Amino acid sequence: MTEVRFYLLDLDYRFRSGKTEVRLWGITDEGKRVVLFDSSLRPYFYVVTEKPEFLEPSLKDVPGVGGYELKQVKLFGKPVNAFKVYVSNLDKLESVAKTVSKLDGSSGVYEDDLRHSQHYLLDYDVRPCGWHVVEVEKVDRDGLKVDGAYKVLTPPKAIEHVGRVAFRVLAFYMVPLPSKGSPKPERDRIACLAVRTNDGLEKVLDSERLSEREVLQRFIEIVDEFDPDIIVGYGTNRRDWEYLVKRAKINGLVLKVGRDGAEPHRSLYGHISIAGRIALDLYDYAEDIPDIKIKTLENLASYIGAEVKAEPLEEPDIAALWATSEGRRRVLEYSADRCRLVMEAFEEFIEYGCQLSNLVCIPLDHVCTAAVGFRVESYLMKCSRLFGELIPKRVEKPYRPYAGAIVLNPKPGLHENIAVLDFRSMYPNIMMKYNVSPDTYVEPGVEVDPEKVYVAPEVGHRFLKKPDGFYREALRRLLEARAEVRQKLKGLNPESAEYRVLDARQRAIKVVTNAVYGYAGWIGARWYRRPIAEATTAWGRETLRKTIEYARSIGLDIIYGDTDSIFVRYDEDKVEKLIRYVAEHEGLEIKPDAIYVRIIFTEAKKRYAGILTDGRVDIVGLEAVRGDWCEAARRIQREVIKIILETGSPDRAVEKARDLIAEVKAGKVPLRELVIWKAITRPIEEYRVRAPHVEAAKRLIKMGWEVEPGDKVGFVIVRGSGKLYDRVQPYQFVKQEDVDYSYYVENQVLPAVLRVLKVFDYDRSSLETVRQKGQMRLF
DNA sequence: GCGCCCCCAATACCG
DNA sequence: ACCGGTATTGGGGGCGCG
Repeated sequence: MTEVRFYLLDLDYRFRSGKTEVRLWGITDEGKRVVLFDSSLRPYFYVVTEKPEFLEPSLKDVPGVGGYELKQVKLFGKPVNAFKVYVSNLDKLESVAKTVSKLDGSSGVYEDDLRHSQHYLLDYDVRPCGWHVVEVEKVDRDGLKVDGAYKVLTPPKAIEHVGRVAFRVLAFYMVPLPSKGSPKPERDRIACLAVRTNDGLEKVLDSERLSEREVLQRFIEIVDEFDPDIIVGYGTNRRDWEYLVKRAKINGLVLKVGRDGAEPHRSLYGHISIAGRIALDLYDYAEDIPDIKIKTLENLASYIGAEVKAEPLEEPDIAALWATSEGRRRVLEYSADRCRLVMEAFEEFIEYGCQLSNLVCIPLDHVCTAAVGFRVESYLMKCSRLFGELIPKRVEKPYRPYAGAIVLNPKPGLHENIAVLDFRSMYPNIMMKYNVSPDTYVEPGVEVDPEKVYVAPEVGHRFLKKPDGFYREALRRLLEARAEVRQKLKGLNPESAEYRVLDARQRAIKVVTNAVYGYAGWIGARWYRRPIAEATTAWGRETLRKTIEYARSIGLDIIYGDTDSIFVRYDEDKVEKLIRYVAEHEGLEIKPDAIYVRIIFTEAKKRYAGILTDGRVDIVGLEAVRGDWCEAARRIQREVIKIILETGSPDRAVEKARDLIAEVKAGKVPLRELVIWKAITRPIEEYRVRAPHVEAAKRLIKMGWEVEPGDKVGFVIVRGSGKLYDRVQPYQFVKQEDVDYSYYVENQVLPAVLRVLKVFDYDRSSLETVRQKGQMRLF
C-alpha cells in the first residue's frame, strides 16, 4: 500500500469487469502523470416515498436493482424518506429508474439524471484542479500513456495546496485551405499546423514540404513525445478537433492523442474531450469577456496586451496566398504567430480557469464551456450534500416574468464632483439577510407565526428566519471565502505567483456569487423558485428607495441611480453619514465606488460618460461602447465626450466634430471603421424580418460560408436605391468606392455625436454648416 | 406615391 | 442554456394627402 498525493486534472468512467470504474487522471507531487482507478462507488439513484414499507416489496423485484437502503433526506428542505437504489449495470440505470418511478408508492426518482462521474465528485472529497491524498496499490494496465497506474484502496481526500503544478502545455493553430467559403474537412485539406510547447518547441508543419498525411502523423508524434497535460487552441471545440480527426481519417490515420490511445470525442456537454488530458478552447474564454466585442484571437490578444506580430489574414485570402511561395511564407508565419498568441492567452487564463473549476467542481475542460447557470448549479449541488438535500430534477416550468430593479431618471446635463455609492454585493447580501432560499420559503396558505418569518415588501413572499437556508449557507461560504482570500492578498506582492493564484480565486468566487440571484430566477434551474428571485428584487427596490429617501433628507443631491447605486453631488460629511446610516439601519454595506470630476447625463437611463479623478474617461451604455455601431461613429463620439469632459467646453467639441464628420463625408475613413457588426441569434430561416444583418448573413451563406447562431456578421452599407437591406454587403466583398458615406454621416456619426451634444442644446444645424471663406458648404 | 405615425422585432447594453 | 430594465434602429403597416 502506498500513499499518493495528486492534483486532479480530469476524470471519466468506464464499465469494466462488471463494475463501474472511475478513472482519475492526475499529476503527483513528484511530477508523475498517473491514473487512479476507483470502483468503490456503485451507480445509484433515489426514489422518494411516503410509504417505504409499501414500496419496498415491489422495489425488491425490479430486475437490475442491486440493493437499496432507506434514507432520510430532504427535498427543498422538506424531510422525506427515500430509498437509495443501487444498480449493478450502469447502462441499465435509466431503464431501472424509469420502472421504479412508476411503482405504486413512488413519489418520484431523483439523481438518475446525473452522470456517474458527477456522483463521484459530489459524494467524495474530490475536486478538479485540486490536490488530494489517496491510499493506493500499484497495478499494471497496458496501453495507457502514464508514469503510473494505481488502484484506489480508500477514496481520496482533498488536501491544502501542496505546491505549484507544472503543466505540460501544447498550443496549436491549424490553417485549413478552403476552396469555396468555409473550409470543409471532407473537401479541403490542411495548409499548415503550427505547434508550440511551454518547454520551447516551436514548429510549423507545412503540408507543402511534408504531405498532409505527414503533417498529421508528425502532430500525433509530437503529442505522444511531449505528452501534454493540456492541449490548447482557438476555436477548437467548434472546428479544429473535428477537422483534424476527419483529415486524419481521410489520410488513413487515427488521431490517437488521448492518454488511453483514443481519439478526441465530443462530450455530452458539447466540448471536446481527450482522455487523460485537458482540451482547452480559448474561444470560450473570449466569450466570457464582454469587452471583447468580436471574438477573434487578435482581439483577445490585444485585450490581454499581447503583441500581434504577423499581419492578420482573412480566411477567404488563404487559398490565393497559398498558391505563391511568398504568400505561403506569410501563411506559415501567420500560423506560428497565432500559435504564440494562443499560448500567451493561455498563460493569462489558466489560473482563473483552474480556480473556477475547483470552486464549482466541474473539470477544467468542461467548466470553460459551461454557461454561468450551470457553474452556479454545480457549486450548489456540491453544497447540497452538506444539507442532505436531494438534487431536484430539471423540470419544465412556464415562464412568468417578475419585477426587477429600480432605475432613476438621470438629471440631464454636465455635472461636477459626483460620487457613485454602490451597495456591496447587494443581492447576495439581501438573500442572506432575509434567509431567502428554496428551503425556507413558506408557500402561500401555510400558517406560520408571523414572528418567525421575513415578509418581502410589495410581493409578500415569506421566508423562515430559522434555520439557515441552503442559499444562505452557500452564499456565506462564498462571501467568507472571498473576504479571506482578499485579506491574504493584502500582504502579498502583486507580481508573486501566490498573488496571481489568490487573485484568480477571488475573481472566480465573485463571478459565482453574483450569479446566484440570476440563477434562482432562471426557469431552467434545478433549484428554480420564482418567489426567491421576486422577493430578492423587491427587497432590493425597498433598500434603494430607503437609501435615496435618507440621502435626500440630509440634503444630498441625487443625480442618478440604478439597481444598487446612487450618484450624488459629493459632500464628504454627508456621504459618510449616509454610509453609517445604511450600515446601521439596513445592515448592508454601501461604499463610494468612484468620484467623477465631471459627468454627462443625457435624458436616457443607463447611458452616461464621466471623467474620474485620475483622468480616466468612463463611457457607459453610449454608442461608443456598443459593438453594433461602426467604429467611425464610436471614435467620433468618444472624441466629443473626451473634449467636453476634459475641457468642460462643448463648443470645442462641436468644432472637432465638424472636422471629423467632414472626413467621413469625404470618404477619408478606412473601410474597417465603417463595418457594422451584429450577431446572428438564430438559424437564418427563422427570421421573420428582413433586417440588414440578416441579409448580409444570407449572402455569406449563399457563397458557401457558414453562419451559425452566435456568429457576428460584419456588413457595410453601399450606394444604391431601396431599403437598407437592399444596400448591405458583407464587408469582405465591399470596395471603398461603393460605400454610401451619406448613410454613415446621417445614420451613424450624427446620431452618435448629437446624442451627446443635444444635452448642450446643439442640434444638427450646428454641425451641418461650415462657414469657409464666406461660403456656405453643405453636406 | 409619399411622408408621417405607430408598433414591433431585433440587438446590445446596465447593474 | 442567468435575471429584469432600458435605449435604439429599421422594417412595415395604416393613414391622410390630393
